Amino acid sequence: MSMEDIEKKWQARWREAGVFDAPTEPGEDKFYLMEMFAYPSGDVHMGHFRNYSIGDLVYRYKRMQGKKILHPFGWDSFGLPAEQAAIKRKIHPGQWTEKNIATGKSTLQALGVSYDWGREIATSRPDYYKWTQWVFVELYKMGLAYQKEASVNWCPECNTVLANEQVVAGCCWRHEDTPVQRKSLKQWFFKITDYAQRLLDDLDKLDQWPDAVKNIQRYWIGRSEGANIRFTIAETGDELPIFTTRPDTVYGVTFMAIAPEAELMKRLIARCPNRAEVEKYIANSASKSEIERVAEDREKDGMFTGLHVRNPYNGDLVPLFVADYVLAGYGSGAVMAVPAHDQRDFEFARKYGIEIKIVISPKEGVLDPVEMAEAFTLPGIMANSCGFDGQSSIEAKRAIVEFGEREGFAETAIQFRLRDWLISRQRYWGAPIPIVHCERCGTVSVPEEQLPVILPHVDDFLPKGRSPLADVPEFMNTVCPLCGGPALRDPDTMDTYVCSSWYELRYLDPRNESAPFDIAEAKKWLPVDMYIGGIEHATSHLLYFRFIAKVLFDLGYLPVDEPVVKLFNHGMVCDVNGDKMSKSKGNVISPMEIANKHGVDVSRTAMLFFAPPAHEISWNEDGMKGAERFLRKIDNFVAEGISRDRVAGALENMTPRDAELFKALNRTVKAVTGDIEGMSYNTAIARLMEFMNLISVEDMAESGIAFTIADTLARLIAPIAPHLAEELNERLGFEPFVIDRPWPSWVESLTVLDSIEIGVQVNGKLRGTIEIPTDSDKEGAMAVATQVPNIAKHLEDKKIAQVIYIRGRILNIIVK
RNA sequence: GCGAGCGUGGCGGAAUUGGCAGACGCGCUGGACUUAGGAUCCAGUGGACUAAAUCCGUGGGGGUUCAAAUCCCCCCGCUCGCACCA
Repeated sequence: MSMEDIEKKWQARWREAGVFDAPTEPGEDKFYLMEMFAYPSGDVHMGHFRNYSIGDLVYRYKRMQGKKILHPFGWDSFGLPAEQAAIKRKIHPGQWTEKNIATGKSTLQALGVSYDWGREIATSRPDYYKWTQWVFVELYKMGLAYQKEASVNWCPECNTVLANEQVVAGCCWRHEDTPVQRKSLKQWFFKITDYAQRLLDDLDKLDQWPDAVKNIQRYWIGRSEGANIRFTIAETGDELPIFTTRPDTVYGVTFMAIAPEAELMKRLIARCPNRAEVEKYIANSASKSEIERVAEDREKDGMFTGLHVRNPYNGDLVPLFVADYVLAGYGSGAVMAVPAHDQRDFEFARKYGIEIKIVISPKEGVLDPVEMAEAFTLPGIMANSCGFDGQSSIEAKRAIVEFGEREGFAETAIQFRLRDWLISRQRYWGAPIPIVHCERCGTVSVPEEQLPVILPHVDDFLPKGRSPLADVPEFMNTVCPLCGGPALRDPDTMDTYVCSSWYELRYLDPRNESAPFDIAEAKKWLPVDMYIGGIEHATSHLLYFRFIAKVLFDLGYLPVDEPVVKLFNHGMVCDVNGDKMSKSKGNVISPMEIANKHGVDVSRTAMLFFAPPAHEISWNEDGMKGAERFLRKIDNFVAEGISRDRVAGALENMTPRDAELFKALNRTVKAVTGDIEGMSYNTAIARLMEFMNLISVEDMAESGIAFTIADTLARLIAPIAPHLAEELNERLGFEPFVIDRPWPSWVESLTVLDSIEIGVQVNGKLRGTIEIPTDSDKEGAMAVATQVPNIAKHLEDKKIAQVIYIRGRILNIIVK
């Protein structure tokens, strides 16, 4: 039977038997396995294939270990490309999406991936987004969803706002050459900052997450400890609060700086003596793109407001500048500037001739404000700081804040880099925000019984800078759920990351019409035991995913507040030259093409063998030959009609060759099991190849344990080459499925070799090898070693000073 | 610039965590079987010489150790993440 026929045969049988349907009562052996779901943008690509091959391997291995597994799949099917396709091809986004889902699904089925298709979901279908809207309403009711006017990222190409995570190097994540603009707009946010501390602290609980991801998240959350200090604007009496991590430098403040877009700036502008110039400066910086403002080589600039600020610590009066190196969205949007001890302030002061006042002296040497070439940012000894002089600056930090606390103008404070999550988008193909704006009642969330707010059919998707839904009167005009009066719907749709922030929960109970999921199902299956996907979602998806789980946990819907126990990031699949596959480069290889040519099992085995799963791989067609030969050899060796009585019994009753083979088989089972547990699939396959190199066709024809060998091999390759494994299993007379048979076990004592070859060194240089009993002692090893001519030669006329013998590893003879 | 990681044959990669560097595979060389081989099988394959012996060899330099790809220090190169977070 051809590989292709074998694949078709077993895929059909799996489907008919519903083998991958999750059990309803998984009990203690439950295992929730998830791969990141896919955006249906055409067909499955190599990256998906790798991701799902790894997941499928885990599934089959765990199943043979007796786990009761939930392994679902779905589609992250809202999003921009559907609209772009609609514009380009004049096909409705919904149609385009569903067509791609159908294609993708049939590909995954042809690849034999072990999904429970009965639980398939698609985020763009009303039975799913109804509950995405429910999630929104739950957050809204908790005060975690709110609207505010804010300076936001705007992509002129997408014609929509972007979340911070969707801005890459100052450009749009979907248009890498389009600089993001700043716009002040009223938008919906999720208050993820309320959870910043927990999201940070709980990273410590995630001991099975890659450190890389945890580090990226820690940095992204960006906790800083410092102080809030209230300065006052001399001319107006307004308070000017600032956050600083360096309260120890507060006596060195020689100017203050405020961001052009800062809330406070809007109020101050009317009071500025230099109003015209300040307004011009603000308008000018608003016109700059994010990328211009952030450019590394850009000189800092600013404009004196004409206002002055009083330092509450020493009464100093310093000028207030508006400067766009100050971030509006962090802290209060204003900073105290200490040129002597902050490099940014230093550069600014030098440019505008502002005083540089030294308040911390280095332990060695003296700073000269005129001569110094850069700010001194290290700890040191306090100076020019009233009563704090002479203290170490590290101690003074606390003392200065305490002093400010007593006087009532300062307190310790924590700041996070993390900003609230901007979730509204001015696009069509997304879940409508379930909010009604009523003139009388204000902002009202749509009651659960009125969900979903159905996305209406629209024909014109050309971006106009506002949501296409705004132009659909039938959609916009509604009645207020509270007062029944006329009201307008919110025209925006949600960021697709909202859809993917809770999808692991819908899989639990995907056809539930009265709730997003049954809490009983959540208790059965959560948390997700293993989640496999690329590392590119480290800050976005994976942070939102954790956040929403925590919110729903707080609301009592979930038994756990962290959704995923083990996270695994697989490496990318590149082309032969190591370049990223992309449509524009024209170097995309389709997994279906590969599978049609070589077979699914061969393609998978090759993919898994190329490199450890976490590594990036370069797809090299030549490398597939090894996998092909390997599987063919197994296919040939596990022949039809091997008698069932040719099984391994006691070692003493075997021929020497069989004993040798049986021990090798035991070692192989042990090694393969260990490698799979450690997700070292490439070496697991190498161990199997090694075993195949050891046995011969004659062995299989003559051996008294041929059946044991064949049976063990069939089971060992089940996670790697599942179709062939089923076929061999059937050939050996087992039924119905190899994955329902137990994973092979081994006898530990049989994995230990009787004798072992170790290297012998003289003065640390290898001079020969000896074969000795594995449990040989030092004297025994020496006795053998000294008989080896070349070793003896090096010992001649020398005095043995020391003998180092590590059992099973090395013998090192030190001579003088 | 800051943070994290990596650097091993012609190539992909192994190395029980300090103990024979190069498992396994690709490629290459030679041979067998063949009308034929881009099929299969066997053997070889880090370098310096053809063999034994010897020496060199895990980005470069130094160190610790009986012993270093592995640990420490310095340098070089690459990849990823972050980009004025006060």
